[in-house]
Amino acid sequence: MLDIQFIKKNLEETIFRLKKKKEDIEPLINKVLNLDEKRISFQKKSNSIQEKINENSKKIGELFKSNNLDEVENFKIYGAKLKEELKIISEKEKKVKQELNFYCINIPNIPNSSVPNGKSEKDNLIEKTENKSFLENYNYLPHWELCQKYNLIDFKKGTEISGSGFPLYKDKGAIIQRSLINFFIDFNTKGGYEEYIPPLLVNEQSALGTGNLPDKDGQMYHVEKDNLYLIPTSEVPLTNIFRNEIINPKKLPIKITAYTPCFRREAGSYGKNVRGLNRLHQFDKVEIVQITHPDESYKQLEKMINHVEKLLIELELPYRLVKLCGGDLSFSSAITYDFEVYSIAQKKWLEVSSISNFETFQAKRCNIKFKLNNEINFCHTLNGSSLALPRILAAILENNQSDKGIQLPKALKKYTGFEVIN
RNA sequence: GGAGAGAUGGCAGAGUGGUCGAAUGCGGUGGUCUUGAAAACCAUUGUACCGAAAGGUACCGGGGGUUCGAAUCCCUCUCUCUCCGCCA
Repeated sequence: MLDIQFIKKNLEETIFRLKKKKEDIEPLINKVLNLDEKRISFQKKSNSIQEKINENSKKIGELFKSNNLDEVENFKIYGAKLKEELKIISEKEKKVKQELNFYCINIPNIPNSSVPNGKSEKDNLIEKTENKSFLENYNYLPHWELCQKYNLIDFKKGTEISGSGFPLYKDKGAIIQRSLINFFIDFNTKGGYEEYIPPLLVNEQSALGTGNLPDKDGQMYHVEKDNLYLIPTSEVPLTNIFRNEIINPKKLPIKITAYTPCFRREAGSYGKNVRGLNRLHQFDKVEIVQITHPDESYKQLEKMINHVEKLLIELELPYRLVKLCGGDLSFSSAITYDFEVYSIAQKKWLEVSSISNFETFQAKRCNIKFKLNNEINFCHTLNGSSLALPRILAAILENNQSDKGIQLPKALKKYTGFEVIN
């Protein structure tokens, strides 16, 4: 959520930068400013009426004490009149506030000034590429074939049990999955992130807080009977841990991590993009989240990027770092960097991590603040995948295959107990 | 799922119709004392909105109602606790 004070003070700048993300933003902003003016004028009116009512009631109390019952009646009549007035005004005020809130929660976050212009992922900036060499004439199999060949994942059974996009991991496939989770979590906790196991279903308030609602309504699984949402990422419960808190600045930055399954409806996806592990309705992810002082957030963002990069290096995967352009940025994000790994059989870069600074956007929606010298300000929130499992697994399988089987990265051996799949 | 009890400031806990944004204790912050610390003592200590400021308004789980006036009475929702039932 953007605050209106800020928009008013920096109107041109706000519109200019928001246009990077959403070109037709101006009518929405104007609507909000307009409603806010109305809100203020109604509030002033209702406040002054309320003041009169309070005074009047006090007088009646005094009159009762001095037993001046005749006069009481007059004041009562006056009070009733005021109350009528107040009722009309405060009803209008309430309506305006509701409308204002509706429009406010639909304004996306302002992109950081360094975010490149652009409409889609084609316009993203490739910041860095770490390639690896592969055999020229080797027939690399895609991971879905490898999964079948080595009995790692049964996609068909998963479809029978639930539907497409719900893989059934088994045998070494299941062990590798569990190993990757532990490897990631251990790496994160060694990096100073405290581990959590959060709820997998969240209420509406939580989804609203991180900005998944109203924007991503329809992408989340919604349990209507209980009005709960299956988390699309652990970012939602993790960030909401601090909802409505005024944090002691000594505790900042707060660094936390969690493994959770993630659930996404992925409505409208089809074709080769959803083949195998590329896009799933249920997948595993380890997430890192930070709550920081506003002055620290960009420094911490750098650290998070380095942290995730080290994981990819340990996994010996070819990767690149991409800075998202305005048009590709998510609703809540001010700046986002993606890590992608190369998958040799598909000849594609696959997104495996998305690291974002939300600045105060989520903090305002969640009401996460800190208090320093009697001044209260909003924190910054950040998060990143470290890492999303399925595409990592796909790349590991595809890139390390040979006639002798699949050679796993050394870093995993301690977790799996084996280093070759054959 | 059934029966009952409850929800007050960071925490604990008073307050049952007016002067209550709310006693008291603990905690926090600042100070006095001390070489330093502890103890003791003194002061201070909620949030949001409007306003240049003075100040005003709202908030005692959420929403609604009664009343000139509600933390206090009524309705309703949510949550918590206790007992019973069911259950990994």
